[in-house]
Amino acid sequence: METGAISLEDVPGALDLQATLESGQTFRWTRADGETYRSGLPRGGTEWYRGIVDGTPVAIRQTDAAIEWRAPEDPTAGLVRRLRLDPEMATMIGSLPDQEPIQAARRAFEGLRVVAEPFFPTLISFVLSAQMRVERIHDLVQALSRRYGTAHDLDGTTVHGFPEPAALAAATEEDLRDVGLGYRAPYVRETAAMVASGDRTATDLLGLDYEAAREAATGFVGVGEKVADCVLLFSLRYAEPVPLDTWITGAIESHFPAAARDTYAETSRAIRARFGPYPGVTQTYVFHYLRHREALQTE
DNA sequence: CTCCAGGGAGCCT
DNA sequence: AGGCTCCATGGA
Repeated sequence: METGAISLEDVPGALDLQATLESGQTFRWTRADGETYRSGLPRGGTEWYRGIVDGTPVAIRQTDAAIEWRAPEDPTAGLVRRLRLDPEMATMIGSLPDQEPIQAARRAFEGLRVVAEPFFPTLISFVLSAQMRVERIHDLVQALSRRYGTAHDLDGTTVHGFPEPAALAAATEEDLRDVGLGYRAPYVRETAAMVASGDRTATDLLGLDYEAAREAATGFVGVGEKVADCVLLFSLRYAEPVPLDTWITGAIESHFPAAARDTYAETSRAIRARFGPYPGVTQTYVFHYLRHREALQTE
């Protein structure tokens, strides 16, 4: 086991590791205290998070001056990619529109970065997300990983990787329902089979213009426009997607009523025109802020 | 008890 | 294309 640190002096822009890992972009990091998503926002928390980076188990935490890590080998390169510790992300955060509640979100969570997670785990995670609370998506992703993923040891603790496509494709619908997926079980199985067989994969999306990529992504079972936006934003590094979920739809009604339209595609265009040069980053800040604004006010 | 959650598929017009 | 209805499950 090696230990090390990434100095925050080497990270362009601010970093809020907790906000980044607990804002519903990725469901594959688990806080060592077991309270991921569940204890409100103990701001500035420095708990360890366990996850898998490039196939190896990693524990990370943020301190005043660094991201500390424990892993079998140096995970720095993978972390920089996954957590977007690059200067471009700093630029994007610096370009948030000067309007409310966007600036309130920036003030509260500056350092929240939009992640770049691997494609398949993100795809399945957001297929699961339909009509489910953020906390429960995390629980189900962990349950799937424990049952179908590879087990790794990290300091005596078992960390499970997300299942390979073939592993989920081989599961029966009944097995997946037993895990708790409900009506999403066949969606997960069929989409995993498409990826496992190569019938439809990330390479079919990369290189396409944003709207064409979103349309193509809906070819997966259980993936509509909203889930497609999440996958393009949190995995494939598209800057445009503004996933129109219940929270953002509510924000449009109360803060950007002029952007409301009858269809997803038209509302998407209208809100993107108001969310600055990197609409997906704006959306991620607003989503996280709206979900925690009450807790912030009671501090 | 009812209501709702980071929606989507299937079917209807 | 746009509008229903149904879909599991757990927490408030």
